[in-house]
Amino acid sequence: MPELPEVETVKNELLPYVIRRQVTGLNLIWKGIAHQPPAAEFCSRLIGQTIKGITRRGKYLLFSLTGEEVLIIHLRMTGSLIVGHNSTEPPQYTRAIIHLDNNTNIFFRDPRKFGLMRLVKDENTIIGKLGPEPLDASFTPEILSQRLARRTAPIKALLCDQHLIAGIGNMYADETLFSAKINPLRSGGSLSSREISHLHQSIQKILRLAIINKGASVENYYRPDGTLGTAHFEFQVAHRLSGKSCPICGTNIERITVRNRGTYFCPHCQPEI
DNA sequence: CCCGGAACCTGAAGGC
DNA sequence: TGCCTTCAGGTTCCGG
Repeated sequence: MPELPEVETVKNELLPYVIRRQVTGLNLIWKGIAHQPPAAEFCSRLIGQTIKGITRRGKYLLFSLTGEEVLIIHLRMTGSLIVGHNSTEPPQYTRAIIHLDNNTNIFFRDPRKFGLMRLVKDENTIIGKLGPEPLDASFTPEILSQRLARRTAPIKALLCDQHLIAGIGNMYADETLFSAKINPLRSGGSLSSREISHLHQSIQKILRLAIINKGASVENYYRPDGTLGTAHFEFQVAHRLSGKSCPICGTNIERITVRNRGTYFCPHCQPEI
């Protein structure tokens, strides 16, 4: 699942192929992937524009274009952007192909059709309400503390809330809470300042390590060159089946459901209350 | 505003 | 062998 470290990796590794390249064609194999505007208008507005750069905000990729428009791509759960040559056979489940003027194709592969593209004038209509970037210097323990204050929802759900903090999803929320030794069902407002400080440190440590490892390939995530990331080899609890043992204490990892999402934790290292 | 649950979607995996 | 059910989760919507 592409979360912040995976999207960051895609941004970094895709950039050299697309920067200052002109879009010469767009093949919408599955029209629904063009979410806004509709397919025909999407093509006419994108083709001919030159890509000035790529930035990331939360899990969103923002391609700045000449013509003062922004192409926003969200990979959701199973999306990948894979680079190929004009003559390359599209990977299975390719939903769109962006043709560039250097004989390069960008294949938007997405088995489950959750991913989407938008073309907008003002990116803030899409990303304006996102929470802080967890790796920015401005994201401090005090900011995290303010945002968790008086919240009664489970901390696991709050970490996955993009309006509270941007970029964390199911697997990194589990890894972060294990690292901070906090039970996923604790309410946000119940955390002590010491626990919040530890959580803040864990968020940055886990995300930075995953970026160094080029993201986690637990399901359908590929890097732009088609290879896999290695961050999942560092996982302590995420995506472990119930019954596997905690790497710290040996207790069996438990699986519970929080907000309809599979949640893995160690009941000994992350006790209730 | 806050919280929790369902819907969207389709391939993989497990049960019988 | 094959059909059926369940599971996976980022985001959005809806009801309380």
